Amino acid sequence: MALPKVGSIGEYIREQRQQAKISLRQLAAAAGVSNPYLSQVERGLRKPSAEILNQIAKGLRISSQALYVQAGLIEDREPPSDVITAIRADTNLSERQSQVLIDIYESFRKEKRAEDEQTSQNARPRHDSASDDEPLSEEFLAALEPYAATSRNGNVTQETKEG
Amino acid sequence: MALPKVGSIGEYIREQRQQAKISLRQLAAAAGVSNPYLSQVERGLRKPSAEILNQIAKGLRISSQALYVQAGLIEDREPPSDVITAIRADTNLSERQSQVLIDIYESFRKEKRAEDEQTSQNARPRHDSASDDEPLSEEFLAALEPYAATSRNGNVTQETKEG
DNA sequence: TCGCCGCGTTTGCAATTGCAAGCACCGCGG
DNA sequence: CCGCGGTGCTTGCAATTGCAAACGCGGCGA
Repeated sequence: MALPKVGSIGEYIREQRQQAKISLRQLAAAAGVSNPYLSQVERGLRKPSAEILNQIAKGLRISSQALYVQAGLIEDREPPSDVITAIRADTNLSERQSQVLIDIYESFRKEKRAEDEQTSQNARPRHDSASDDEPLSEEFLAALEPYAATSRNGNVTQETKEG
Repeated sequence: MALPKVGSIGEYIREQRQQAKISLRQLAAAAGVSNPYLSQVERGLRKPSAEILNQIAKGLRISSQALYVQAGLIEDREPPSDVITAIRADTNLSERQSQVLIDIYESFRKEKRAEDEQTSQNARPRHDSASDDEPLSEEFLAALEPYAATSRNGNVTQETKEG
């Protein structure tokens, strides 16, 4: 409870790295850190400094904030309704669009919470994303794909299940 | 190259501390770090780690992010949209959920933009790529409804505009 | 005049970061 | 067969963090 997130951050990094399909050395080079150190960080043997964390975030092309939060370094009250506030404040969205977006957001939060509770009960060592409880149907996500592929760097490599 | 910021962060901390009218030792105690170390940090002689920075931020009652930005640990490159920022920063969402939500948001913005252009009879030349032209179809939105309508008649409705 | 307390700072020192070098393993081509 | 390049991991070691102890300075009460 006392924020043993130090290990968590490593797992998170490794997760993101593998999801990006790059090797440990590649990420190390991209982040400007040494390979062995990154290895130790990913396994929770070392607690990377803020600079290193920032470099890694850049190398992973993910938000630095996300990484800091994972590391428990930004855990200051993060209002979940921040997203809702931002959506409501966005004049680039119509009323209906805002409502839909908020609904989706809240739906996602419910799903995530359910997943977390389940994982906390059933400690699954590694097997993930195989058939994880898909609260959103496949067709829903499939329908999203063509629209979703707008702002990807090109490293989409989403597991295209051909089965 | 990354050094000048180190001094900057120290000055910033000292500034904030003096503005809060608390002594170095008080802040050190509140932040849970030693007084001499804080002294060195404020004068740029030491480069505090992320943890210490976070502690100091707490002790100062200021945003951790502001401090990280000052330290050059979070690039100022503010994402194009506050909504996207909020989504990315929300740890209550999985990576995939965040990405999906962002994609939907961007699609909505495209849609809205298209509508706006239509209302304005000013025929400005633009690409006629039909595929990209239609951001989200009506059927897509319809498919969204059942998932989105989780808390439709909740208490989310806000009409209290503060001006 | 003392003594005491607060301020910020300086000084060694244990603990840690982060790295260069090297290890073990594996797939592939000579 | 052995080498070559790829993966991640282990091992010392310099550099750094962060702290406890102590210092100089100034104000205040006895």
